Amino acid sequence: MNARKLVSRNSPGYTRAMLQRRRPPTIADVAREAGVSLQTVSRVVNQHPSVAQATRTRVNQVIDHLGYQRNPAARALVTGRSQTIGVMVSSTTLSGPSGVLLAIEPHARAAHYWLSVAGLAHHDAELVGPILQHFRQQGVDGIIVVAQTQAVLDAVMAQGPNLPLVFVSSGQVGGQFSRIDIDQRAGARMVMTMLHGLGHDRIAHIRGPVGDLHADARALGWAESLLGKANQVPHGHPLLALGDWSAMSGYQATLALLSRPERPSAIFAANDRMAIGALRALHDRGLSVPADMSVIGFDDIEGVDCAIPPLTTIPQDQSALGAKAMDLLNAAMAGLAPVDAWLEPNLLVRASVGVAH
Amino acid sequence: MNARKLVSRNSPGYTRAMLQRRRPPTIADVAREAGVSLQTVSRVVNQHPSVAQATRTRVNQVIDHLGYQRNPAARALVTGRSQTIGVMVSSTTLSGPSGVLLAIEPHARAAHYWLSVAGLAHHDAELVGPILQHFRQQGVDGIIVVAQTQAVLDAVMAQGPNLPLVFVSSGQVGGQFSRIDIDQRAGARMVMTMLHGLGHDRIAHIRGPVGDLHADARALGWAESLLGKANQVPHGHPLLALGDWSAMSGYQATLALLSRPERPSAIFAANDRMAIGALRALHDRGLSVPADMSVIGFDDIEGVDCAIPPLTTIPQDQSALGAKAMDLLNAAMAGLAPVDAWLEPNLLVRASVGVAH
DNA sequence: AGCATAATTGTGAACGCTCGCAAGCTGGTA
DNA sequence: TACCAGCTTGCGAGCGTTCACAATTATGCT
Repeated sequence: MNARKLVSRNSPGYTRAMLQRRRPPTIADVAREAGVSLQTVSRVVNQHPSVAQATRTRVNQVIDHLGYQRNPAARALVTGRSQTIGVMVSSTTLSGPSGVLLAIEPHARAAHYWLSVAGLAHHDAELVGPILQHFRQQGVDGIIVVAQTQAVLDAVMAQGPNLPLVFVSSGQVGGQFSRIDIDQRAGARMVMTMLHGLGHDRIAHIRGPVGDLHADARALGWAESLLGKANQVPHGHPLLALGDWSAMSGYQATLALLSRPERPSAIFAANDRMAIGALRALHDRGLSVPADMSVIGFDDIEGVDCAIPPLTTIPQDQSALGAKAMDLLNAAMAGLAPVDAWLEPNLLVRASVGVAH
Repeated sequence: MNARKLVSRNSPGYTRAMLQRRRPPTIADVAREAGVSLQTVSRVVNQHPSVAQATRTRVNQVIDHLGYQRNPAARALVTGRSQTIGVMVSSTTLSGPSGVLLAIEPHARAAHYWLSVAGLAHHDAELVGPILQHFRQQGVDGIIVVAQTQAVLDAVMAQGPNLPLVFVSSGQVGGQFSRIDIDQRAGARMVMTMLHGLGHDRIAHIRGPVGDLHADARALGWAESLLGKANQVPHGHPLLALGDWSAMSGYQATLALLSRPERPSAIFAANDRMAIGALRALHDRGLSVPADMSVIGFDDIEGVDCAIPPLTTIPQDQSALGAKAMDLLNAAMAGLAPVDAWLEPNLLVRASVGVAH
């Protein structure tokens, strides 16, 4: 009992399928060829247990023979699930957030989800609304938000998407959402601990933009190691300089630090690009690294293993982060309770650090 | 005449919709509320011209009031089009291909397409099949392939996806596909022209991996400028060294070049990372840049503006590339003839080059 | 006024799949 | 032999939308 016969029984004598436009085979074609009902084919395709082994085998053969592929639109229409997850990445830079995207993709595909990405170019909180709308329209089954600012987080939560959602972020999220990130603050403390161990006591920090969650966390790690307990970053501290993540800003910040009365013995830049700028500034001022000054970065971006000198830094294991984010989303989609977790960073020591002089 | 009433007329007395699970409003809800037929609502939603202005306004009001959003699955089922485009990026590195992805996204979203991404982590030709399959299953309307090797291109073409497809690549594609990329060979020639102008005649090249299309094109640009007309890269040339894109390989290659009898006066590395390695090797050997040796890179990755010294390079305008790729895909989906085009690169001169000594 | 034409609206079927339920078949037990 | 349980299979409806076509209403012209 083929769909086309059903059609021709009721309609004026032709169907769209009879015109030359050849549609791909459907479940009905498989059913007819295998001599079973639509429902049975559906069960085979969906791995439903109650199908006899012989039937299953025969249907699978027909499926292979016809090259049948199930139609996700039809499936989504009836189940209400799209097998798609939306990833919202707000980034002006390549290195960080988009690295997470690369890491999420293989895991999503392995779990038979399609990945829909949006919002890579900016990190305005204003774009959050349209992007969530975009995902909602698309009918995604879950969302991963990679956010660098609390404003973006808040905007997402304010929209209250009634969907499983995981944040990859260092910000504050309500108890109803999962959150995961590499522990930036712990990483900063590791840097400080190592420098202390080498005898450094005047450790300057070039922080990233205020309001950037990673910049804030790294600065806080620096502050609490430097000052004992600290709950916030001391603005205007003589060993603190402000950068904007760019190498040029690290260069400027370093020059500024060098001109202050108490010259630091080590410079901890909040990212590698600024650390590169620091290296150049020190070079321009005739200071040798690490003999005169130790320099440390953060992120381990491409090429810093060949900086002059090679840069000590904290690599970000984006791959682990992506895998974990996908895990958490799977859990959320299965209705499990939200999780709030940190991944531990590691320190990668290269030639740019030495004992305090 | 509401869908739910239709249901209860035929079925045993309850429907899924009557259970608490509240489904979002459908076109039928809008039609009933506005007192028009389903078809009229559909026309309004699809901007079909033949709807009276008054009707259109009223329907739109109801749509706003109910918060109606059209169901992409139902739409895709009947039209056979998913409003999704697949982007396949084969990359082991962040800088290049994924930059294109960032650039494509806003344009795709502006054109009301969803972006499905796949295959970021590797560039094996073996992954091409599964990924195209993935896209085909999903029913994408078009595909953008960002490919670094001819093998990937060939694998894609061999699969012959009967879909609009655009390559972002420097490889050879059949006349039936659109292709676009930044002209790497022209960029290399620009580098060489500038160096010649500065009096350099012994210009070494550290090339990227053989088989990588960008590496090949850049090496070819170098070769044809150095040797007059050249149709292929001269293997084993005394001024040629091989790298693998990594900074470390640039370092090694530079040491090798320095140990050869005819010392170059300038080093043109096929990417910035290898150029950074070259800078460090020269530094380690006590050679000054640009006084003793000029160094040039390619790509303008983050931070090289603060290399020691700042690196002359060829920026890659990924944003323009992404926009153009989306244009070409739109054209392909509209059934227009394929286009094969190059974008012109520019040279960004910084302190790492000087006159020949 | 009367008719042809255009503009607007409605009808029924179809897209390919999964859901709830019911019916058929097998084998074992009373 | 008769009956029940469990495994397998099939039936009919419905998911929300657009398509082709038909029907209606408004418009222009003689």
